Amino acid sequence: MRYHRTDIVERAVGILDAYGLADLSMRRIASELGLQPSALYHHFGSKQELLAAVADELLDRGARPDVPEASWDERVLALSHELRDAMLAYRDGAELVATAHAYGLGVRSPVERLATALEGAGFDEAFARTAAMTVLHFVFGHVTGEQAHRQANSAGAIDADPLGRADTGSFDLGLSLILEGIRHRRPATAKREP
Amino acid sequence: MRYHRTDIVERAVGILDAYGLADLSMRRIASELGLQPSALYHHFGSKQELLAAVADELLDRGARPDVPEASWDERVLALSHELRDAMLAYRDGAELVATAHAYGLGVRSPVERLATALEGAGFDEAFARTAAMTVLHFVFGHVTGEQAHRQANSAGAIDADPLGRADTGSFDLGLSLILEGIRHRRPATAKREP
DNA sequence: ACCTGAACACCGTTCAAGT
DNA sequence: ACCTGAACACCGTTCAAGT
Repeated sequence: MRYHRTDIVERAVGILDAYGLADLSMRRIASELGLQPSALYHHFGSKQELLAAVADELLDRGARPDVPEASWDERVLALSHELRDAMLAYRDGAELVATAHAYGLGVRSPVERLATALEGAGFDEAFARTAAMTVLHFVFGHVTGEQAHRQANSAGAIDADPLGRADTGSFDLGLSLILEGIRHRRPATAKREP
Repeated sequence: MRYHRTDIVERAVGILDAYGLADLSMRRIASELGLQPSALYHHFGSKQELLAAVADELLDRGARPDVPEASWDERVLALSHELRDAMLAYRDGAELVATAHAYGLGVRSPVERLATALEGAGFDEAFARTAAMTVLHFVFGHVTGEQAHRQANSAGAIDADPLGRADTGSFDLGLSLILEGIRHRRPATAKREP
């Protein structure tokens, strides 16, 4: 059988969700496709490159349309939740996406969409990028912890997060702190009409 | 020769700084100590446990005294910079510490110290923890990116971060956004005297 | 208490060769 | 263009046995 990149990515997503990131090996993907491991290197230069494609696929699957008519803070909130939901939808999704992003491969669109929303509100480009990265670091860090915690619980622990360390409430609260900080610097053009 | 945990951690720190996290294997540590890999399992239950001890060691080495007489925001700022400097002081330090923290092993003190500083300002415990985690997610995410970028540059790339994506300036700027958001919710007891 | 020796069950990646 | 077969140079972890 002959495969394309998309077939391989699809199979990888299946393994990820069923067995987790630790079991997502080149050899495993190859064997599930009935290929030799070396065959994958015809489609991807390295495992990192393949994982980046998988990360992008997860984000694409969870993508929701932009709402350009909404206010900048509503858009940033919506983008953050879209990202969170997309990562939570697959086992180890947050860790995979965060790692791919840290290695500078794939996952370009979230930063750009966040920065665009902020620039649309009149923030200058440099500030918009820093603010977008600040939001993104929070989202990745929070959701990674949240997912680790969920999986630890569903794997038989008693603890149901009694401290509320990493649920939706603390996600929205942490995010609101950053949004408030950004709001505090909003330029004249972004102020609501009086 | 007979070794203790501290000897093993010390050797691991040396390998980390000289060869990076990817080469910090149990077999490498053992061979540099003249031991069989299995000997390490007498001192640590798993590689994760050993890495957590290494992460704690890096943070201990970069520790600076608390300044209880300073204002809460000065203390949070100082703790964030202490953490950043401690991680930047060793190759792949940020990735190691962030990973250990994500796996819930070791690295307990930064969260607690941040939360304590906020509670001292009159914030309630739940808010203090969420705010501390928000700061921590930012610090881990930013410094991980910063260090990846630095190492990519020192490894022969031309790019000297022309976009200022992850330097001290954007660290302070991102952090100030979060601090402003926290400030916005400060309780009565934390307000400056009029 | 601390370590050896040997094994188990894996990895990512390269490369000549095949169709 | 896409893949096989075989190899290279590794992994983390377990466990009986030694001192």
